[in-house]
Amino acid sequence: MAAPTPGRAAGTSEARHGAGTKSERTRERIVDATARALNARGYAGARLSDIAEIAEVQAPAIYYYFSSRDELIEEAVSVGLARTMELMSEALAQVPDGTPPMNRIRVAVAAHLNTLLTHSDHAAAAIRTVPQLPKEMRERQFDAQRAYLAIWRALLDDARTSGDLAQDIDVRAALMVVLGALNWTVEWWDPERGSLETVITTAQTLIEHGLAA
Amino acid sequence: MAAPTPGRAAGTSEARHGAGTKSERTRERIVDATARALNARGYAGARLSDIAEIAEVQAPAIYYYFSSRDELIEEAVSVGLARTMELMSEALAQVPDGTPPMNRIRVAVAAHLNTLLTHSDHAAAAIRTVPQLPKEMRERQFDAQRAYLAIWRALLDDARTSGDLAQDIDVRAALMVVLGALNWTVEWWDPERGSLETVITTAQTLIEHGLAA
Amino acid sequence: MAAPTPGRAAGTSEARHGAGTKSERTRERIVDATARALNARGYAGARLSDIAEIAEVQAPAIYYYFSSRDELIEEAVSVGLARTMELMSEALAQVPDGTPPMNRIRVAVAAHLNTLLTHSDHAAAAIRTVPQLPKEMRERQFDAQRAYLAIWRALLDDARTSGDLAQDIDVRAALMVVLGALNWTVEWWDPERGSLETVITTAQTLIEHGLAA
Amino acid sequence: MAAPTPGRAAGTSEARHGAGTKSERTRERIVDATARALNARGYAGARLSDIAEIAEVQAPAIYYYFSSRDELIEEAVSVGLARTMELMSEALAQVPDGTPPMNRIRVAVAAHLNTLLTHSDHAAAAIRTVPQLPKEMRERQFDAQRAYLAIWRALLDDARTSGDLAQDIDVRAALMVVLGALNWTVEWWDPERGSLETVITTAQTLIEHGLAA
DNA sequence: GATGAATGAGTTTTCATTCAT
DNA sequence: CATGAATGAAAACTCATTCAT
Repeated sequence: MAAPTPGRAAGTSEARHGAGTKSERTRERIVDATARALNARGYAGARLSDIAEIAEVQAPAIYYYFSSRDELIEEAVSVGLARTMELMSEALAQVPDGTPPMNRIRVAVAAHLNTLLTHSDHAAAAIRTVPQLPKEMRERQFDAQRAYLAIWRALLDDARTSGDLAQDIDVRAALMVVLGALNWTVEWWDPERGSLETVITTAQTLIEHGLAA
Repeated sequence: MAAPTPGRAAGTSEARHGAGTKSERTRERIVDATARALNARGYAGARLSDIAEIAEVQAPAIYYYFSSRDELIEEAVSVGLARTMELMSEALAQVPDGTPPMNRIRVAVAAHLNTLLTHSDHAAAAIRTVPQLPKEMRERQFDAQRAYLAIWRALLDDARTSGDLAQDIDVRAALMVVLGALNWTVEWWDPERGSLETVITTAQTLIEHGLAA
Repeated sequence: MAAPTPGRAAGTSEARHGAGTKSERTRERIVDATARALNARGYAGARLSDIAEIAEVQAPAIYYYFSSRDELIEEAVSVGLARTMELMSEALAQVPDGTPPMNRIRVAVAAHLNTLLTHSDHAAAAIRTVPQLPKEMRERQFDAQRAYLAIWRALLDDARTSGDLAQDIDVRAALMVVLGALNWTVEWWDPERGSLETVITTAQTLIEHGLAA
Repeated sequence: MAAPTPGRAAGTSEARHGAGTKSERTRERIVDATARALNARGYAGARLSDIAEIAEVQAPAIYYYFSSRDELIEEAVSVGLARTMELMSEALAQVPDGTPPMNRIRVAVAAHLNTLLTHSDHAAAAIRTVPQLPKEMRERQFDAQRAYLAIWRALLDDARTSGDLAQDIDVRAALMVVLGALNWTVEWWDPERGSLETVITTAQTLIEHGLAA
């Protein structure tokens, strides 16, 4: 009765590379397809038949792994949030101790944009879809979102403490403005019209100068 | 069969104030309701029955004014883009000649945020919905979008010409980053948790410093 | 949102004869068709497409009147119970005061069989379907059932009081045995193989002699 | 492809006591589970997944023993009819020669109720499900039913011949009324609200007096 | 013997749309 | 102008059944 595949490691690197049993790989294809469909059409527009087609299964096969469309979508979103968090943590973990706050923010900007624009549909799906989700579902993702925001918040708070942040800036508002600048890139960035490098550098420059004292 | 009121002045101030015949007012209620529904549920999720309920009409009544759901949605989006453009033009027209480019950009930031966050659901609906629209429809809104982008582009180009813009910044990318920061406010700004003033000031500061040489 | 047709007189004689607006008549056709389908295939087997076909509408039309299959089925069952009750009450009301209990029981037997076998599919549907209904639905019909049983119970109690009922009989068990004898007729009686008269007379004789002191 | 265990002794005492290989016992669990499911939900409502769950196997395992759902259901029904017949025969066989017809009828009443209410879900399933079966399947069970009816018919005919049966009673109708009274007990008898003894005695009294001259 | 995985054929349900009034 | 009534197309979901292992 319950969904199978107990030990699937959602969001781990291994899972991402198609390891595991055939069943795990099918399940993963379905979740990936869901992220793609959410990106293309949003919460209400992502049809099971679209998802099935992308995942190369028949639509009812989805019900072998998930008990409803909403459960599937929630999983895709939740994996996306987890992956975003994970990649950000990895990126920040590699920054040497003692790195000044503004430099760490530059790293975070690059990590966020990398995740969003190249590493996975999941991250983009999660970020863009969350606002459209039914209330109950959205609330269930709240903690994950808050945890991610907390990382950013800590970065800005450090900058403020060290005096690198302009005094007259409201940290909360600034944070949302910065994340907006980054998140919106999904809507317009086209790899064929400009390099990812350019986007990242531009964003880093704008944000660093924008925040600086 | 065809829509009856060809000469309605979409987006003009008069229409906005509920003037005109009963028919015109009903039509307007429907378009407003559509914008609300698009904001709440996105393109695919905005049902005619939702729209009808918000507009306080029966769903088939919509067909008296529009020949299909898509036509209605396109109108709502198009009104939103027009209104955004209109308010921006008005705001910039009031800026005295000779105002330095960066100050004009501050005015534009305030105008954009005002439109988006308080003046109408239409602007928000337009901006958030466009990326979800079916390709053909989206393309039909292209010119309006481009015209709006051109205004912003001119502001940045002026700043570059006058040397107020940092040399190492890619204007196109910077513009999209800036607009992203502004547009994303719709997703998070809650009038009860922070004043519009704070949002506007924060955005202005960040953007001005971010862009400045 | 709610089901329409506020004033439909469920189960009244007028409604049965197709009076009322077109809408009322369609609604009634659907309920009638549901009773027929329930008789033919039981709760789980009665498909909306069957019902629609019998009612001569398209299946989605059903949703104009009922918000789900279960709601429709519950209405059909509930109408059936109401009609059974109604016809029984009418029959007993016509019995002159002072009629001995056993004679009143004969009248009840005839009324029950008439309702079940000729007057309406609803009564048969209700009686046969109730045991198959999902628990919640069944419980909601409990009161109606109990009220009907109470009528019978009163008849038997009168017989006991007047000394017409055999002393060694358990009233509750006897009642159920009697009703079983009557209800089961639906499963076997074929108008072409024996007259309704015969069934009624046989049942009356058996029951009267069976119960008598 | 075909069912594997041709020579299983359906309905024999040995089979009932779980003798035989593991395979035979699994098969039996499945048939028992089917009877239970048929009782609970009727022909259309008894899902293979329900049956599998009750039998504690996975649904596809059923196909090792039966080639289709219908074949399984038919077997369960047919076992039920056979068991009913068997128990009735045994009961009547034990009645001494020369026992008066009415007494033999009392024995039959007790045997029928015993089978139905305590000895097996199969008998109840068979009796209640037969009317819901698809026509072809029902017809295939016809002979078994007729054979059982014939036993009862003979009992009543004997009573008529010996003059113990009321003259004005139609034997066919009376038989069906009697069986209805008995069969319907399944729908209402609750071991916690009244003893089986009471049901049997009440039924015997009613039926004997009801039929008697 | 039995199961995990999957599918095809249907089922209920939703929704934009039509149309007579 | 507007609505009550209805429908066609497509959506989510269910379920018996298959099949490789």
